[in-house]
Amino acid sequence: MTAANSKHHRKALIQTTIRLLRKQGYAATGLNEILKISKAPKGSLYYYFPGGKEELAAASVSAASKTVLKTLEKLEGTTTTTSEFISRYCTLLRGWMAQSNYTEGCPISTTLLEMVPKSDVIKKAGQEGFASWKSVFSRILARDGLEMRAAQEKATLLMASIQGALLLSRVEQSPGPLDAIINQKEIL
Amino acid sequence: MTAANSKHHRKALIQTTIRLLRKQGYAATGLNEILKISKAPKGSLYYYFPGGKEELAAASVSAASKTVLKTLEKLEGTTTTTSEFISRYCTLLRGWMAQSNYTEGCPISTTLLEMVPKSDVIKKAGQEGFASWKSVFSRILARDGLEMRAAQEKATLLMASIQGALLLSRVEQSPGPLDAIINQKEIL
DNA sequence: TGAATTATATAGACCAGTTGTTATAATTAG
DNA sequence: CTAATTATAACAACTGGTCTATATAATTCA
Repeated sequence: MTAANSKHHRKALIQTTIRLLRKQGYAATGLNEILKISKAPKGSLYYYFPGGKEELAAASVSAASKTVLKTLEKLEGTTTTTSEFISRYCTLLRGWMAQSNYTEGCPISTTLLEMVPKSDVIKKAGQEGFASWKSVFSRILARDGLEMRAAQEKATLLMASIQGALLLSRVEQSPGPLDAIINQKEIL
Repeated sequence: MTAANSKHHRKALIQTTIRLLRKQGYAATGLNEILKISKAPKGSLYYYFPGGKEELAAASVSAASKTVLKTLEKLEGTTTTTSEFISRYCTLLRGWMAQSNYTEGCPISTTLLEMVPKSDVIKKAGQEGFASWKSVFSRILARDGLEMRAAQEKATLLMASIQGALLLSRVEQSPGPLDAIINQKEIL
């Protein structure tokens, strides 16, 4: 076959789904669209994901979460203070947003807002993703001197600010909200 | 007809759409579902909203935004400090979230994430809504002593934090993220 | 080794149900 | 009488999912 290694179509399906979910959410993303872009047949989709669209979406949310986690961990390893960490991360996001005409924000938030009340598997994937990100924020804050409990609450606040900034940035089509975080260091 | 005053169906359509968009977003909300709950005929929908689903959604986003704006303005009139304003607003949101099993967050954010890249009318409605809310935050911060420029940037940060907290709260199914805002007054 | 057997994976036709929209007829109210 | 509004029916396009047939790779056995 043209596909060299096994699970080739599986990988293509997930990558495509990640992209489409980020851009347009769950309900607006059709199976046929995913298949066409992935160049995968419908049989493969239901072979790898017997649970259909829902299972594919859950797997894509997990995969996208892991990518974000890796970015955060890399940043964790190359920064010392929380302030520096936040600044650099927001600057990164700012660049991505501008580059994509403010369409590529958080890869999972749209899907989660839609599907958390409807799908347990997707909800679980999202909760695990968010929790894993929050761990990184907490660690950095703890490294910076905060005690565990305080670090966790501050981590929640920082994550909320960033998620909200990405949302506002998408709607306003401007980097302003991310700049607001970068400029106001008193939130740390 | 049973409908007493004119535009009765129009109002019902908007109220229903507001509810459904908040719970499940744009793409997952079908016209048939809206019509059934509204007890309105299909003819009326296209009579009042010739632009179809998109126009109805835009009108609903506007209407929902105005409701939020009224809540904020009422709160503005009965609080003195920014800290009090934020605390009381987040407590209000916290209660609504818990009451609805963490499904009723921001009434427009899901729809906006989905549709901002696709629909100019919905995007416009959302931008105007967010801007009107931000004005209230800015006014309160200015009243508290901040100069205009600083007040606007802080208003953006506060709005982002609240939006993000509502998102996290929905996904985590817990009031934690809203509590994090209430507890950490150093963001002001 | 080479043939037989079994998993793994690909391929796409097909289905019933639903989508948003349009057209047209009937009804109501001023 | 004439607008305004309601009420249906029908529309093509598309939805996610099921199904069967086939090809390829891996494993087993002589």
